[in-house]
Amino acid sequence: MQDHFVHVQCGDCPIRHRAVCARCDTDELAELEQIKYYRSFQAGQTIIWSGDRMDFVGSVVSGIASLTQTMEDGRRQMVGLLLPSDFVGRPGRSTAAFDVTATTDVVMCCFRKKPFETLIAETPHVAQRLLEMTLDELDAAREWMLLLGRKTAREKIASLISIIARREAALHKKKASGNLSVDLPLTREEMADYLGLTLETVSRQISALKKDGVITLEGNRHVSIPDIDRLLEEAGDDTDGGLPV
Amino acid sequence: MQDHFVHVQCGDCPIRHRAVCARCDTDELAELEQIKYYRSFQAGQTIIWSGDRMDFVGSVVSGIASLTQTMEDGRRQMVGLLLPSDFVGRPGRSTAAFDVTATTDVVMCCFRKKPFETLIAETPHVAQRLLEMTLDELDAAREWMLLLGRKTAREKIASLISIIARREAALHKKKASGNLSVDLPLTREEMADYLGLTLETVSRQISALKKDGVITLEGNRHVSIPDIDRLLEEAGDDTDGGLPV
DNA sequence: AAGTCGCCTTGACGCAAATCAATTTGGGAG
DNA sequence: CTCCCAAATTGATTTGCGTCAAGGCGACTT
Repeated sequence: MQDHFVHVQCGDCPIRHRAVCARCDTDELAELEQIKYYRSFQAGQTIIWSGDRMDFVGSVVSGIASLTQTMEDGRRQMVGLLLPSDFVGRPGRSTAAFDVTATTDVVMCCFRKKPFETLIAETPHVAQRLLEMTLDELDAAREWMLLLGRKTAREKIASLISIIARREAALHKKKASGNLSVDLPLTREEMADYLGLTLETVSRQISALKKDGVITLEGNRHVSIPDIDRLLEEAGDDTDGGLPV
Repeated sequence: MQDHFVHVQCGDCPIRHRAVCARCDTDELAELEQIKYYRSFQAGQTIIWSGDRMDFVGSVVSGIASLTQTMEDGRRQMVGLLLPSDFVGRPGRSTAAFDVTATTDVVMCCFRKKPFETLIAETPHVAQRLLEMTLDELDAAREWMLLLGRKTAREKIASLISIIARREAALHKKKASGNLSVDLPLTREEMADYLGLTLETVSRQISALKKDGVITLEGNRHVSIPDIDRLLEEAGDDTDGGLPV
């Protein structure tokens, strides 16, 4: 029997899911057919508002979504960047704790929450896999905390570029090649929200890294990295652990 | 049969565990007797070094431990504060990603990792409960990210005090009384590492909050809060969600 | 072609927090 | 009690990043 929960290719899903997939011929999962559905969102659209009732969980199929938190006076901090295969939602909690916004056009594969929860309760592997993913996210969040709390603006930018490069590489299963290049999926403002900076500082530091030859730009969204080790050094990373999220 | 995994009082544990407990008369858990043990650590002692092989998981029984990350040049960021009942370790990963240090004297209740992992694989409830705890921690980490990225020094201090007050209240199951007071379990330097500040700034902001009547100090580790709402306002918290960690 | 709009860059200036540098406090040992 | 020393406070100064402001660069529309 086919492994039915981890990295499964669904019939009509463009990517291999890390989450539960309904297309597998397992009895207990068959009924999921009825509780699985797709939703599309346009760039800029809000997928979930913080505080909203959430009756589904799901994973990103394509596009990029972001988790953000906003203070009353408008200060905003991104607290999660959701790439394809990332999981959204919380079994066991009924309201969303953060805003989820589509950064690019997004397709999500959703499962109604209640049946998903019973599935978790009955299928140890699913809960286990979900636990593993959540622990990975927690590790990533903690790396991110070091970035926010202690790194300089320049280090933050270098870190962000290497994080995106690393995740993109992981997604396409290719190892770091000689001269790798990355498309930044975020505006300067979104990068600023990610890094706890202002957009002006982001722009300045990117210019500085360009001037110093750490990166080169084609357009203002595409970055080439001539020397990845140089970039990592600028990022102040000792841990080169290729963590997801 | 007694509920055997969540909030159980162990025979010889001083507190009610949120994690798995070996003292319950359940067949599948009986063997855990042999794989559960206690370890004590003195204040300041390192429990686990980042990168070390970790062959156990466990939960804090008494005392306070902290999870920290350090850059080569010595900049340090706390990324987790472990109070009694908090879980340490990662089923599914063999090396520790962060330093764990005993902030006060600490007693930990440990389980050898391998048998614990098989337990998780075989007992859905355990994985489920662990997932729930990890998701709570992730939510807390994300609140923390907002703090690190966007709050001012004064807001950070006010947030820290209210977080500690909230957690202490949760631990003792008492609701916020009129004039609540908190023992800060951290030195100024540890607070600074928690908040992404320097110890001087921490000291200055505590003095400022005292001068403005938001808090009063008895000694320099004990804080009284005359008006909790005032403090929360200073903290810039809209979400008053009583999250753990 | 000209106009508009979103996004980005660059400059000038100010301020919050870091850094550097003394003291002061207070708890524990003798 | 007095000494000692880590922890905390407070002051003076510097600086990195935020803020405010002006202008540039494509990509669309008309």
